[in-house]
Amino acid sequence: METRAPRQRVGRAERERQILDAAVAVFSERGYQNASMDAVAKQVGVTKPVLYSHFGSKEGLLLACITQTRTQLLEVTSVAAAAADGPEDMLRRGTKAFFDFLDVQRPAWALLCSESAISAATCSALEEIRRQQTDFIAGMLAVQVPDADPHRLIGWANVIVGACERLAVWRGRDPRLTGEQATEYLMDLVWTGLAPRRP
Amino acid sequence: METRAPRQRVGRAERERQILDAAVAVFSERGYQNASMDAVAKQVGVTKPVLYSHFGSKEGLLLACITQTRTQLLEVTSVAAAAADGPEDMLRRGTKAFFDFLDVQRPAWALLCSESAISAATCSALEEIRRQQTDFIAGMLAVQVPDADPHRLIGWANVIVGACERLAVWRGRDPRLTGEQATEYLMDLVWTGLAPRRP
DNA sequence: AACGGTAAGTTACCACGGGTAAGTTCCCTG
DNA sequence: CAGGGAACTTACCCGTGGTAACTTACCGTT
Repeated sequence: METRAPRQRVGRAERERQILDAAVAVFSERGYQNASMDAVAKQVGVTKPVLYSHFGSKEGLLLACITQTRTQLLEVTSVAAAAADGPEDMLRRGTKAFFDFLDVQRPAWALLCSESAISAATCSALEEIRRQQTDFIAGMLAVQVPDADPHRLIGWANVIVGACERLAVWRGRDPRLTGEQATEYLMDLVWTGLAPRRP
Repeated sequence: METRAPRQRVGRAERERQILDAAVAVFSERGYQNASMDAVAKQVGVTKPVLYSHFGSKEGLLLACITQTRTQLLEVTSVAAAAADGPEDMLRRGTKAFFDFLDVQRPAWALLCSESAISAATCSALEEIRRQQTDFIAGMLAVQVPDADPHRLIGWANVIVGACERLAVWRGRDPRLTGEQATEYLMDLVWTGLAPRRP
């Protein structure tokens, strides 16, 4: 009754990272729906129940991928904005950082934008990313237009987040469009539109 | 060997409409993933293979729902824009019509925005909707800013489409936000931002 | 150094739902 | 009154998410 020994025993935290990496790769390549848990497990060099002991369900694994990406996105954009030397530069650098992030984390982004609106829970997780960025941007705008209605600031922030998302998708289809150019198109409308409001 | 007779025999076109209606209802209520084909079939009063003979697959049925909604959306927005008495009014009426459409076709919209990015094919179908609206808007902008770079016009149109989408989702969470107000927030940035470009 | 206890993994299985093959009933036409 | 085809049904297959029960390696304790 010889059972093949486990290939490699490994600490919990490290396994979790391995699984997350494999999941992003497999999900983004084949698409979440077409990717089986067995495929992810195989990529790690492990069997299915291991995944379930760590993430509970296929959707749980997807959620973990999304959450990780969300954290990275906020990190990257806020660092970039912090390095700015003025309000216009802040908006510009933040936007640019967003587009750069997509280049670096392309599979993770593909997963987010194309394949993960699978259930109420995952939709909420995606919305959480947008809400996070919206709040962040609204905060920036509040500094520039201090006497504006807060509700209106959120509205503008939503405009910007939506615009960025769409420009990003467009850029995915047409790689000739650089991040700089996309940023410029956004600034054309948004920054110019904001001009009469600034004190 | 008595087999229960078919409940009701009906022409192909009519069945197709019945199935589409049922699919929008069932998919949007339970969510596409959780909705079984049997559930849709039951709603129509029919068995599963009937659905497959009409739409080929579950995804095919979803695609048909999306396509139908897309057609309706272009119809509604272009009719509204055609009734305008000037460029600003055109942008405003088109935007407003979009938000009104969401109110009328709420289940269809819920299906689009929350539950259908399921595969490459359905994602393409959703993108097709956005491309359609983007082209439409770029055409409008071209009239207003005749000497602008066409590529830039598409960029601006993407900004607008993305902004509308996000504002719509925000409005879904906060029903106090009226369609008029959402439109106004968009106009704040976009129309004002366009001002220095107009001849 | 032997020894339990626990964390890490495995095998083997279930159930549900998408999809299909084959058979049945009804209607319409010649 | 055939008989042919369109509309439907029954009964089934099978892939995949998810789980229960068992095994094995590691580690601190006496």
